[in-house]
Amino acid sequence: MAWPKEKAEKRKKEILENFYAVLASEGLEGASIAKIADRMGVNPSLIIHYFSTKEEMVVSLVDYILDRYESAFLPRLREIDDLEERLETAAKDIFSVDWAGLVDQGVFYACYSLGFRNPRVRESFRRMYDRLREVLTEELTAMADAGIVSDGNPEKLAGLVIAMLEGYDFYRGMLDEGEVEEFGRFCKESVIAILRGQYGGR
Amino acid sequence: MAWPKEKAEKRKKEILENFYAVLASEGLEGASIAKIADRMGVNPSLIIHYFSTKEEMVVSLVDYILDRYESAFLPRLREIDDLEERLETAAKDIFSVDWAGLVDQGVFYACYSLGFRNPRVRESFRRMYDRLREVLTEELTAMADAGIVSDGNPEKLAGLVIAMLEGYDFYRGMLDEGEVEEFGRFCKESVIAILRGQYGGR
Amino acid sequence: MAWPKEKAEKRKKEILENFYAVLASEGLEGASIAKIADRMGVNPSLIIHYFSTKEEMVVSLVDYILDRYESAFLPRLREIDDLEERLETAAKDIFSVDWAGLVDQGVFYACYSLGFRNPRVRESFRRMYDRLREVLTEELTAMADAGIVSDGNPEKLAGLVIAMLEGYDFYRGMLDEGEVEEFGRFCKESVIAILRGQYGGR
Amino acid sequence: MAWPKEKAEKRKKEILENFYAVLASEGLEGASIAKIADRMGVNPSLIIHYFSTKEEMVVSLVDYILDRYESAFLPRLREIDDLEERLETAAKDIFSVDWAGLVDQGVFYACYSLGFRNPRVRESFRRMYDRLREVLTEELTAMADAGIVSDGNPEKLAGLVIAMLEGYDFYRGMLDEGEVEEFGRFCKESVIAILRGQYGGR
DNA sequence: GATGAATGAGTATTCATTCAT
DNA sequence: CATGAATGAATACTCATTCAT
Repeated sequence: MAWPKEKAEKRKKEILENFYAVLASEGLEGASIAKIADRMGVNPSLIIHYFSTKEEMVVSLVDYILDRYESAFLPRLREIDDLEERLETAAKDIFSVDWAGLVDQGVFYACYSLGFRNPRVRESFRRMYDRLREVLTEELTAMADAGIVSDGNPEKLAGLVIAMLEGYDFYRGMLDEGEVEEFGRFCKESVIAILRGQYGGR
Repeated sequence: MAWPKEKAEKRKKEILENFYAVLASEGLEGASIAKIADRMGVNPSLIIHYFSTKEEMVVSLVDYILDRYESAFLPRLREIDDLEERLETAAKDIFSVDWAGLVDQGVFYACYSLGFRNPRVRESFRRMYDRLREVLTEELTAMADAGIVSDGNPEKLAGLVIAMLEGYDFYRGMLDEGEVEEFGRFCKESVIAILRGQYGGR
Repeated sequence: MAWPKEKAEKRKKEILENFYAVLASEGLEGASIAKIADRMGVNPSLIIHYFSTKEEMVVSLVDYILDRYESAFLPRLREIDDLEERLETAAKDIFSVDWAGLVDQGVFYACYSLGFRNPRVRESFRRMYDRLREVLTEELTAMADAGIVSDGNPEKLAGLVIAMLEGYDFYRGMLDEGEVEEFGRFCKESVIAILRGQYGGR
Repeated sequence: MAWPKEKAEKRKKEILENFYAVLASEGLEGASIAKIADRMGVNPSLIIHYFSTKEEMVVSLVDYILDRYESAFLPRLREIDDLEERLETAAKDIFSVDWAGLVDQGVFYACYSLGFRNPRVRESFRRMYDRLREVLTEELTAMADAGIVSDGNPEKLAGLVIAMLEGYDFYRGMLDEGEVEEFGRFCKESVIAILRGQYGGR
């Protein structure tokens, strides 16, 4: 007698993956339970058997996505021992093309926009970004102690990094493919310069 | 008998305004022709009479929104003669709370996310951001000539300003109300520092 | 240009008639918009076009049924000039088999039972029975003035007549077909005896 | 190992009680196995395990209700030795407010209306009313022998009593609360007068 | 005795759209 | 210019029921 809950969890995950795929190709306004079920070769009511409501499913999806987003981000900050090198590498990763590719931008912004009408979704986003900022703050504090970055307000700097990163991610979609890479490099350099306080320390 | 086209244009605008309102409160997935018609106290077929298809209406809405977005932005860049002062003021305006309030964030990101599935919408966004960058580039070139900002690549700097601005706008929504103002100030200062090349000029 | 509202009214009536038929054969729990539409050879959404909600349709149906019920009842009280004869004839009609056949009993009791959960339905029933009692009261007052029936409290007597009539209607369904006629006669005689105060006048 | 059947019977009764409750608040059209299961904090399939079909459960419920109805009625006829007093008391009880409260009126009429489409339900009702009439007939025969009531046809009189009682029960719901008590008294007096043959005996 | 997975038909209602007026 | 009738496909969700465990 194995744990019966495991199977349900697996099914739920399977459903969310298919929901994600439908969402990516049809948007929130086109994603329906029927389409997900179709994609899975399963009866629509089965989906409701697991998430009793579409709203419940959406909220779960957001958490699922933000999990992916976050867990794609965090490891990059820790994997290198040398702090100096870590700063360079992490920044380079963050402002590269592929990293954000982990979550479809259409899906991501659809969910973000949903947060303005759905408090539970909003809360999920807030919590995720709070965690991100917290980790960044710790990191920057350690770097400041090591004299690698400016010892201004690390929390404020963390916020700036996030804003820059999201701004890069956003504006990237408006550029020609050829421009993206260089734009990323420029963003990275600017951020590092700010962190280092090289702009005069004012 | 006056020109009938004028009335039609007015009606169209009226419809778009109501569409925008419905969109803000219900999202793309909840916005329907019927709801717009209801809000206007008008028959749904009237709306189809003007925009023969929902897709047409959506595309028009995006243009309507981007127009507002753009025309809220541009004037701030021009209204002051003294270039030095202009830089400060424009930056302050851009990173203030109220300015982006002109377009509901939920609506804005819903439209942006739509762009990833709808080429016409994407094109509208791209054109708008191209115009923005162009104007910023001109501006920065003039300022560089006047020695106010760094004479690096003004186009690249323009891109960075846009990214920073959108990143600020995005992340703003994740902060506590009390934090926003100071965060905006910090973003502004950072951008100006970068523009001025105060981080070493490299 | 004829009145356009007439057509809608006609359609509504047509829908109610079909609803009634479905209700009679399937009960409240089996009556669905789809079945009505099917019966009419029409699209389900058309029904919602006229009654925007099922609840609305149910309420309308109750009124439609009570109208029939009432208008089958009232004429019988007035059509004869001679009061003495009128009493006899009306009583005979009321306690006969065919009269109540105008409204299917299954439907009638389903609606009545609905009244215990739906205030609007309850109100319709109450108003109908209030009108019935009012008319009966007038009638009995006139007869009392003519010395045909007891001059006790005519309103109370009217209530009793209604209760007797409904009790007959109810219990009729539990009898063998052969018994019904005689049972009706007995009810009629009893009621008349009571009205006449022949039971000792106390 | 005790008798397993006992537990099953208990569960069945528990289910019927919950079904009854759901029925009272949602009507036949709103009562579902899922809702009953929900109310019991139990899996829906458990209910089907006991009553293998919904129809079976409905039929059982009707019997359960009619049992309550009948067993609330019968004792009142027997508990007093003195026949004269028994008549008065029983009649008073029957036409009082509280007695019928044992079975929710909404539920009762819903079931009764169901009888017009479901032969098994109809049969249950008929059998119950046949038993009622039989008992009443016995009673009235005894009373007639004792000279307390008219010695006309006691079976016919029994039918009339039932009709009056159901009519009272039915019409009661259409009266203002304040009127009910007096209306009950009036019904009672009228019935007794008829039974006594005080209206001339004809 | 009881649960949970799964189904497939059915629910009311909404949708965008067409057409006649 | 505007309405109202009508459609047909789609919506999320509920239903009774079966089966395996």
